[in-house]
Amino acid sequence: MKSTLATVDKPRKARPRDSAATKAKILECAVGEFAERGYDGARIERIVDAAGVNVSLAYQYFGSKEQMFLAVMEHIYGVMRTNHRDIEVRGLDPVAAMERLVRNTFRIFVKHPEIIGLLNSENVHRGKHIAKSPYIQSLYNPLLDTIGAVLRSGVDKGVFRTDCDAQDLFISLNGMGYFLLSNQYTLSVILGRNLSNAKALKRHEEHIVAVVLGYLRR
Amino acid sequence: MKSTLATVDKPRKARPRDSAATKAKILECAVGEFAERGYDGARIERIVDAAGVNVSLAYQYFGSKEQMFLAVMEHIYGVMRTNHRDIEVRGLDPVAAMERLVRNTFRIFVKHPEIIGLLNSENVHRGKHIAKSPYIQSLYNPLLDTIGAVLRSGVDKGVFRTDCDAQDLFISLNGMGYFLLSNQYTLSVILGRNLSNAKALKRHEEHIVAVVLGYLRR
Amino acid sequence: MKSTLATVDKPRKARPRDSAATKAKILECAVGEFAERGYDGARIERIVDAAGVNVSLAYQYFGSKEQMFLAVMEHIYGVMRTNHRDIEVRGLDPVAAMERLVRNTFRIFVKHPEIIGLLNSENVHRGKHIAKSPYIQSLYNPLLDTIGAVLRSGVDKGVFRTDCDAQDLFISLNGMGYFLLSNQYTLSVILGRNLSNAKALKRHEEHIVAVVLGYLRR
Amino acid sequence: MKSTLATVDKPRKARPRDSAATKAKILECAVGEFAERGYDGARIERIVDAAGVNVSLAYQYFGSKEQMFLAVMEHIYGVMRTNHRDIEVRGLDPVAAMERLVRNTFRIFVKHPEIIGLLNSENVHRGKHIAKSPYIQSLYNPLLDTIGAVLRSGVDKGVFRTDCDAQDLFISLNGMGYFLLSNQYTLSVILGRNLSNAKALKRHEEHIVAVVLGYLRR
DNA sequence: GATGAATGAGGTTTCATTCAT
DNA sequence: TATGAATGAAACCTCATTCAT
Repeated sequence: MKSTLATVDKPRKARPRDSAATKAKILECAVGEFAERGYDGARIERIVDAAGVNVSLAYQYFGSKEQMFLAVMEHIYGVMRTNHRDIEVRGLDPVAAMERLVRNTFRIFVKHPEIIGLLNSENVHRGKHIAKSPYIQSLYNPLLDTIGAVLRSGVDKGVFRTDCDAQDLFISLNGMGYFLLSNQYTLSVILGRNLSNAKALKRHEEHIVAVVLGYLRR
Repeated sequence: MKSTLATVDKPRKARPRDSAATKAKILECAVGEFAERGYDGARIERIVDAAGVNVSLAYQYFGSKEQMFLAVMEHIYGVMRTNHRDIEVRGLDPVAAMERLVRNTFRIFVKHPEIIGLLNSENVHRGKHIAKSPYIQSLYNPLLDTIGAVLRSGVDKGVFRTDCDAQDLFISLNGMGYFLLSNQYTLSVILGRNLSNAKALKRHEEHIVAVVLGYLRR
Repeated sequence: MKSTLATVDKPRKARPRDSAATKAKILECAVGEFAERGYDGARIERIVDAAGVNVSLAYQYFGSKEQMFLAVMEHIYGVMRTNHRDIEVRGLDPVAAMERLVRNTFRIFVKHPEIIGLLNSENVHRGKHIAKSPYIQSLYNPLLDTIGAVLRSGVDKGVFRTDCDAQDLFISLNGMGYFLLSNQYTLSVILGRNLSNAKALKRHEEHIVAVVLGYLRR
Repeated sequence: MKSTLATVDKPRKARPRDSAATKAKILECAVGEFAERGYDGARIERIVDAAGVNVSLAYQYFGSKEQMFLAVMEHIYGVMRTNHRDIEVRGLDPVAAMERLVRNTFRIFVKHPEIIGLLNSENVHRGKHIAKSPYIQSLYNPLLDTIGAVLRSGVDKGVFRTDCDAQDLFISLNGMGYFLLSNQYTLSVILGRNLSNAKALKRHEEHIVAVVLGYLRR
């Protein structure tokens, strides 16, 4: 596992005393651990080992496992928000805009698989952790706006059906993509094939696009 | 302290010594606990307390927490299978058949919310528990057949588009319903409204139906 | 410390599965540890090691360190109460009664040195633990009654001064005895002599008797 | 993140770099913390936070928690010594002298409640800390001299009993006062009334005076 | 079939202390 | 003189599991 190229003894404690960087490193490892194992399955020790720091330091920075998880959730909500905001559909006709929107929404899950694990875990806990985060509570999801704008534009131009609500579509859209990734292990058993390879992901993306555009067309 | 006079075994509790019933009771409580808290969050003690039996008895019957969870998963897969098999669409035209299929698929999740929690937990664990169950591995999901049959029938009658794959639709269909329920807590925060009341569920069911039928129509 | 007479290997786990006895044994060891080191200095591990049981068992029985301490306090308050109730002065003339009362009060501290350590610790914590014990709150101290009765009797017979309050005397009486024992280590340094040997204790007992009787005489 | 423009050291805090004052401030806060919580309950972090300095600085000055506690004990012994020396009874007749002595002894505890907490804690630890202080070991308590002098004077003038030893009286005298204050929390529960208000303290002072003078009178 | 007693491994957290600047 | 970053040992507590009846 360790680099096999090292020819000299690099001192292990090379990490500079940069608290911001150290904290970021811990957070990064925490994201991975919590996403992979869920809140209850996550182990502080694994996080700090991965980050190459002492347990106590993590507690100094985050206070408790729960607060660390909260920091992780806030981080990932920030990531989602940023990614959702960066979905750029200006200048595209409604159909092309919706297609891009659908693809990008799905790709965010593919690119940030941590999101799946973290949201999963948080929902198992009935949202009790994010309920403690005013920050998360206050976040407004830019994707909702984008969906709404594209829908209106399509309706205005007479290419989309008129009875589609943005929030409903938001749920369906995300649901179709999320489900494949979040349930890939149980789905694999049912469908008898691997769903996490690039080909399967590509196929599903095309499918979601077809469903959404097929549904919206007049 | 102990009575030295007892010459006959007075039954202390009303529960009859019916091993099958006792085991079923434990399983039932285990389903609830594992579904509510996930594998790691579940506590054997809570299960046996709820079942009104001794810890050791649970171990006698199930061997270990992991095996108990497996029993729970096998049980819930059975429930799903039965419910999926009971979706009756014979005698309906393709559109009506698909509508019923979509509604029933969603309603199974609503009626058996344990399914959500259990699948969620199992996917957090990357399917490692069900991987140990030949029984689950061997189950063929009747819903896939139903979807395939309805799709073919609709294509044959010229009312459905011809490029829709049954497995893809299976995923989308389930995904749209599952997501609302599995992620209701995080969604509530994003959308700013409660999603678990009857009205919201009804609304979502209509939406899914519209999406699927809108997508499939020629 | 261990019996030096044992010639055969007695199995260590000879303790019978008698939960009451085990719990009592743990409590006994807890009394010693908390008395010797105070609440903060006490270590659960030392207690269970001394009791020859597993840590978990102690937690099963007592729930937490704090609740264990509470059990210890309730126990020692019971001991005090019993001992105070057993001070028998009926049939004695007031002076003899007061003398016995004074001696016995002091001797309880000598006989149960745990009392000192435990009360000390609890007072360092500003009584926060016993504040949680309705049992302790409800205890009425029989010594107060005895002091009151003897005082009244002495006043009635014209041998005691009339301006002495029972509660005040209760405090002084206990204070003179308690202080020697509770502060023996700091006192030893100041006075340059050991205060915990039998001779010093005897001397102090005589002194307290002299003070009280000297004060009360008309 | 760090300013790269800073060319001069702007003093961030108003605290002057006065090592003696800083050390004194830390000591003062340590006195409070150790007195309030005892050695084991005291937290270095609370001390330095209260003093407004960095942990490391405290370690630079005091070396360790134990040495800091020792410094605190030496400080408080100094306070006691000074206060005891300042009890001025010259020019008073024996009874008046003894009364003043009794009152002042008690008032020192009232005025410096830290003494109680610190002595308490040290006695819980069986004097192990002060045993390491040659300074404390070497202190001679001036109160003992004063008591002895007043006693002799009273005996000489025929107003005091002749069988009272100065050390014994020292213990009783201190004990009656100390006990009320050190055990106020457990006493409050037993007696069912608050003992730390001014009225209760005044009452107890009068009582102690009465006891001592009543005992000593011929 | 059923129970209560007991355990061991491991989890989170705390805290005195040292390192590096 | 003073600070912030980092550590290690040990504390409390939990929980799946086994023992003995």
